[in-house]
Order: sequence, then C-alpha cells, then structure tokens
Amino acid sequence: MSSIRDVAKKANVAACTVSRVLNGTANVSPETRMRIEQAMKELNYIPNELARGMFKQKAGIVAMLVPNIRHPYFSSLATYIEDELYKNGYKLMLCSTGDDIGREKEYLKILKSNIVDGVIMGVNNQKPEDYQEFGKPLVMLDYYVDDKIPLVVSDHCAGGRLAAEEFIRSGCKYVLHIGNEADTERVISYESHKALQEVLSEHGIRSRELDIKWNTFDFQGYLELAMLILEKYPEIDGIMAADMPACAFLKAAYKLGKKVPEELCIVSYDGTYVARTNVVEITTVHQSLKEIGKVSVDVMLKLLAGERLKENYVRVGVEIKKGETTK
Amino acid sequence: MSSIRDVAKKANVAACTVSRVLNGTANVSPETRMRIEQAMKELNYIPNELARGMFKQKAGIVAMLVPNIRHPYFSSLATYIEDELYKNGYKLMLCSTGDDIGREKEYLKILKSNIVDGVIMGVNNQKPEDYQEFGKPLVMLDYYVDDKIPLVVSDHCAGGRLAAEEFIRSGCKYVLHIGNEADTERVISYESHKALQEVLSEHGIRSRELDIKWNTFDFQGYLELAMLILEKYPEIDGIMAADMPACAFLKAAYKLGKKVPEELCIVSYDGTYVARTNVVEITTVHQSLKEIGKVSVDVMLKLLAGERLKENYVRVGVEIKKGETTK
DNA sequence: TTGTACGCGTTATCAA
DNA sequence: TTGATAACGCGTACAA
Repeated sequence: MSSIRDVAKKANVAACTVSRVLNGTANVSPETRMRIEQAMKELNYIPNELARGMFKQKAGIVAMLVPNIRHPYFSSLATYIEDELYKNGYKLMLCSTGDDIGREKEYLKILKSNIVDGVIMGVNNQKPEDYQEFGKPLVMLDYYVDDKIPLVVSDHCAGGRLAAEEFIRSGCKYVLHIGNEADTERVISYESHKALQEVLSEHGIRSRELDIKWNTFDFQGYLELAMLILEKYPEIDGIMAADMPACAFLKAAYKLGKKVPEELCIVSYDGTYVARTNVVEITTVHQSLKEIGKVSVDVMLKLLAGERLKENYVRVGVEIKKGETTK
Repeated sequence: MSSIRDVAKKANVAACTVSRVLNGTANVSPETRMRIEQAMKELNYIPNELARGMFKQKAGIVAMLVPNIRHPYFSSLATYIEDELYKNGYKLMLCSTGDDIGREKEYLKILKSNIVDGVIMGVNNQKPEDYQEFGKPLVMLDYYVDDKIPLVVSDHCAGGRLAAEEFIRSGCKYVLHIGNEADTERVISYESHKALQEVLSEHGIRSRELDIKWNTFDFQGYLELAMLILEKYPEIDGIMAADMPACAFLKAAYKLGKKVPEELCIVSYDGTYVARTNVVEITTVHQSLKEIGKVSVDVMLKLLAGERLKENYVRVGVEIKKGETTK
C-alpha cells in the first residue's frame, strides 16, 4: 500500500499538495498536477478512507441493525435504505443479530466506537437507557423509547382498522390474530392488534389474540402450529397474521381441506413479496417499506447534519390490497 | 467524545498506561488500574475503532457485494455469512448494487480504500481485470475470473442432472428452462442448464432454453411472461426456473387451469424460502446456502491470515427436494 | 511499573 | 502556488 507521502516523494512535492489535487481544495499549477497524477497512477495509489474518516471524525457509514436479514421485511427495507443512503454518499453496514439479545448488545457496543456515524435500529430488545445513552444519531423503527429519539413507523392503527373492516365485509364471526410474544407496549406495530380488536368488538365480532414465539425463521414450525390451531378451533373463520405465518395458515387450510375464503378468511400483515409469490393472492395490509426507508434515511441525514427535527415521530401510511383470501 | 488522553489525564497517568489496561498487554498495578477504570467510566470512554484500525492496518470488516439484498437468495446467504464472520470477530458490510453496473464499479473503488479488509463478491459485471487488480482478499461466488481468485460455488452440474432426472421420472416430453440473459460462460450456475440439456437429450427429450432479463425484482412481470409462454407453447410439460420465476409459472398454470403436475411439471432452482412458503410444495433443487456461506468465510479468513489455499475452487453439494409439482 | 516519542494517512492552517 | 507543521486517536518501541 502506497501512502500519500510516497506519491509526494515521487512527484517531488509536499504531501499536502497531493491532498489538494485529490480534493480540489486549492489551485495547483497544471504542471504539478500532471506530475502528481502520473505518480498516483504509477504507484497505484488509493486514498485511505480510514485515515480520512479519522480526520473528518466521520466514517461515511450508517449501520442498520436488524433481527434477521433473511426476513423479507428487513431485506426489502434494507434495500431501500441502502439505496437512499447511497444516493447521499453514505454506505450501509448491515448487522443482523440473529434474534440474539446478547449479540444486539455487542453490536451496539461496537457501533458506538466511531466505526459508523449513525444507526438505524430495526431491533429493540435492550433497555431504553441503552438507546438513550448511545451517543450517536439513532433512528428507531417501530419502537418507542422516549420523545427525544426519532421514531419512524407505519400507521399500524390504520392497518388494524383496515384489516378489521375487511373481516367485517367478509362476514367473519370469529377472528384470530397472531402476535409476537416478545412485543411490549413500546412496539408500535402492536397497535394494529388493538385497533383490530376494537373495531371488531364494536361490530360484535369475537376476536382473540395469540402470541407466538417469533424469533425462529422456521416456516415448517409455523405450518405445524397453524394446522394445530385450525383443528382445535374450527369455529375460527378469520386470521390476521404477518405474511409468513399467514402463508402457513393458508397452506394449513388447504391441507385440511378448509376452503379459503368461504370457510376461512386470511389477511396478511406487512405486504412483503412472500404474500405475492403464492399461488393464491393473499389479501394484505401493505406497509410502504420504500417510504419507511426513505423517511428513515431523511431523518438520519438531518441528525448527521446536526439539524433539529420538527417532529420526532413520523408515521407512514398503509393500504390494504385485496386478494383471493377474503370475500 | 473523550479520547484515551482525556482518560489518562483524569487518572493522572500516561495514555499508554490506559492502552495497556485496555488491551492487557502489560502489567499495571491494581491501584492504577482501578483509577483508570474509574476515569473511563466517568468519561464514558469508548475506544475509537477507526484509529485502532488505522494502526493495525485492518478494519475488522468484510464486505459482501450483492446485486440485490431483497432477493431471498442473497438475503439468506448474507445471514449465514454474517453469522460466520461474527463468530470470527469480523463484521459484515453489505452493499447492494441495485443491479447497476456503474454502482458496482463505484463500490469496488470505495472498498479498495482500506475501509474493509476483504470482499465477498456476489455480483460480477466488471471486466476480469477489475477483479484481478483489486489488491485485497476477494472471494467470488459463482463466477470464474482466473485460477488465482478463489471461487465458491454450488455443484450446478449435479443440480442440472438432478432436475433432468426428475423430469425424466415424471415422463415429460418438452422441458423449458429459464436462464438469465446476462449470464456468460464465466457464470458457473449456467452449467445447470448445460447439464440439464445434456441428460435430457440423451433420453431423447426435447428441451429449450429461454433467457430472460433478470435484473428487475418484479414478480408481476414474471407472472405475465409465464402466462404468455404457457399459452404460446402448450406442448411444454416441464419447467426449470429459479424459485421466484418458478412460483410465477406455478401461479400462471393455476390461472390458466393447467394441472400441476399432471400437465405441467415444475422444478425450481435454488431452494430459498419462497419455494416453501407456497400453498403448493414445489420440487426444488436446493443449494446449501449455509454451506456456501460457511465455506466463503473460511476461505476469506484464510486469505486474511495470509495462508495459502490448497484449492481455489470449492464446490458445494446440492440436493433435490421432491414436492407436489413433479410426479 | 510507568512515561516519552513516534508512526499510521490524511487534511487544515498558516506562512512563504 | 507551494510547503511546513500540527492535529486526529491509538498502539508500541524504547527509555527511565
């Protein structure tokens, strides 16, 4: 690896002159410039980003922490975020915690250490203090810490209502909605369940929430659970669940000879591509991951620029896309 | 941000003593140690990884370049790679080029600049020279540059044969296989097509390759194309395609009232979860992404350690998983 | 056991 | 237009 000094020596100039050519910060005589450019080529010189970053006190990298990048929700979101960051001259460092709380903690520790300029948090298993004391720009997705930490989230209230209305329209009598065991009051997406329940009960429709363990990426497991549930509770005629478990319920229904949507209506939540690649078009509450990604990066860029935010809570609209799993 | 010197000042010692406590490199009297640890806590001191990396001439980061992280193939692979890297003390920087050749070039340029220690390349649209002259450990996935650059790849030859045997078993007469327009001789996965064709023709079965534009992540587009093809060539009774387009063909067949597997057999290639989340279990040639990830990281670690590789070409086994889309 | 001094690669500041 | 010097934060000989 040749350094800027090697180039300077070869071109018979001082290091700072090379730097000026590199960055165009000041005028350099064409002749000197030529000599320097020649030397850079000959030495196959590449500026050291690490040193640059150290000097500028920034790395040009934003990290995104996700529970599992394999999950279509997060991999899609990551695409959009990477896209937006790239447009603005930042690179994305993607960290997947494998649903491991300890690993999340370790990542947070590492990320504090100047290796990145900010973090977009798609995972939220630490104590609020751990986020509050992070010391770097932080954007939380779907998780409320306090009024100071920016939060970007889908309008899950609307999402729950839209789903409820779809069940009502379909004439369902008993709706089961599948939640995440680990979710707390701070997890905003939980609002979809509350909204669903509220609207359904206003219409005198029974509903029931079942929270399952979510942190395994195991379709077979979902499928077995779905079969069990459908067999045990034959009176259920409506299901709301995230895309992947919704697919499992759809498959379970087929295996059990239960007709969809005649005997069972399914609304999937999220709207990732797994809901679309199925043979049967699933009715879906669709989050705009593109918009969430864009907004998250916007907020991050503002934080990085030291701007003050008008609003620390950004809500992104959702919509329902009707498929063949509701009437 | 407090530096190591701030801590030293507060604890009334020299910076190097703090460093010694941090790294356990030498003996420090318990009393001094206590004072230093106290100071670190009070100042909320965090070592600067950038400076550390600069000194050690390494960043502790490995990059992975993929065409699109949204794609289940790459997002799954990235999970496994991240996992393996993490176990070995490295972080993953994931770069998604959005199927853009120019962006790939830019990324390569940036990644040269000491920002990462090595790159795992899941994308391959540059000239061979660009990879040969990279100047850092490089592991190529599914793409042959020359005998010097390590290559990790599934045994696509076996994959093609397994698929062919499945079509033969199912009594197919005319098999269409969907390839990627952009693939060249250097793309190893292309071998699956050659092997398929070879085995089929040995058995006197017609086959035909259709190369489609692959770089858009657009299921609707696949679906429309699949409908078109099935309508135009009704004599086709076998399809091999990557998971996502295979799903599209399955859906198209249902829409057109074509019975699977009676009138049309489908073998999907790759074995990502989209092939499993479907209502219909798709017969799949399954690549072991876990193994590919593990091997890639193994190779990378060896390169980083300066070890010589015995073999620059690692082939990972594939298997076929029978589903309901073949007889 | 502790401290001094320097190097890593870059850039800003000020002087020539 | 160019150069010298200091600074960024850390690690490590070497000296004390």
